[in-house]
Amino acid sequence: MIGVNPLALEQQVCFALYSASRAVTAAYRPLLAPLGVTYPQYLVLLVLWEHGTRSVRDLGEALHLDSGTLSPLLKRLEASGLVTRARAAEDERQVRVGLTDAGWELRERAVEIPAQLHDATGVDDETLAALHRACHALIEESQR
Amino acid sequence: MIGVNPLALEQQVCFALYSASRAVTAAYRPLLAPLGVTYPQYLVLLVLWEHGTRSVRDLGEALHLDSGTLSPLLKRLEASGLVTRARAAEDERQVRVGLTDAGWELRERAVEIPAQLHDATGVDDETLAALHRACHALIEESQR
DNA sequence: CCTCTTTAGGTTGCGCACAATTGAATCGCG
DNA sequence: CGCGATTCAATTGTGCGCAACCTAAAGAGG
Repeated sequence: MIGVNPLALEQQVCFALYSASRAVTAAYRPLLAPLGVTYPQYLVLLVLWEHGTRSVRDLGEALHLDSGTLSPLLKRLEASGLVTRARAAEDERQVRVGLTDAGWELRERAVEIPAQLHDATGVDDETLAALHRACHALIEESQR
Repeated sequence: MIGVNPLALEQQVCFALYSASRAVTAAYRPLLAPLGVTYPQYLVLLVLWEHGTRSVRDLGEALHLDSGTLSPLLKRLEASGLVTRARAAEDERQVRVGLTDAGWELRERAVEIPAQLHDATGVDDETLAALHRACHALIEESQR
């Protein structure tokens, strides 16, 4: 096709991805607000609920985040009374992040969230599966 | 399936979307750094290159961003010498954002970026098209 | 044992996102 | 025309992301 603008906003996949990601985070916001956590904080809790106590490094690998992001975020989660932070005795470089009782209890309330969001977005499963696959393909490629 | 964890991180589409979006922004960073702009600033330039002078409101609608994000961003673009900002004479509530000569000239260098990124990510066109469609479906739904 | 290197986490600084508020300009309706 | 409602942009405050830098602890090699 002659005359196609390679810089046209709406045909940029990057922009669709950026907008969709923000839209989904925005959809989570009202569901997470009653729990008193933000979306990135919720992601940290997902890791801890699934795997138990983890080092800051482990969290960073799971979420693709560095200590510059995680350190202050974890301090806020600690201030909220949801997690504990303590230097590991075996290796004092590491900080072990674990859930408090309140952190574990919050899981009960969070269990409903994925289904609520699924209903709220109203996108069919086939499209979501395609989205999931495509995102993973991009993430895989970016890690090389 | 019995025993599936609804909160398992890796099966959350939201997390895949969040990670992929950050990965793509990271892929843009080294390409945009020589132009002296960030990824959100690049998006603003895409709108201006495509449609010419626009109000802050127009930019916000195109990019799904509000003035709290755009005002300081546009000031930085102005400080970089890429755009001008001026109150509209017809309606002094509006601020018209336009490109400077340097802003227009930057487009010449930006034209190559989409192709460079496409090559760098190495994801096939079919997957990208599916991603684009799925993201738009999500964005559509979120606007209701 | 002693240095050199690596690893882990924290801090600082900057630039988004976004909610909430403000102030000015314009509009709409009586 | 007058005036309350609406629109537009800016500002403030909070919380990410991320680069750059720093410190302390652990490992590796002689």
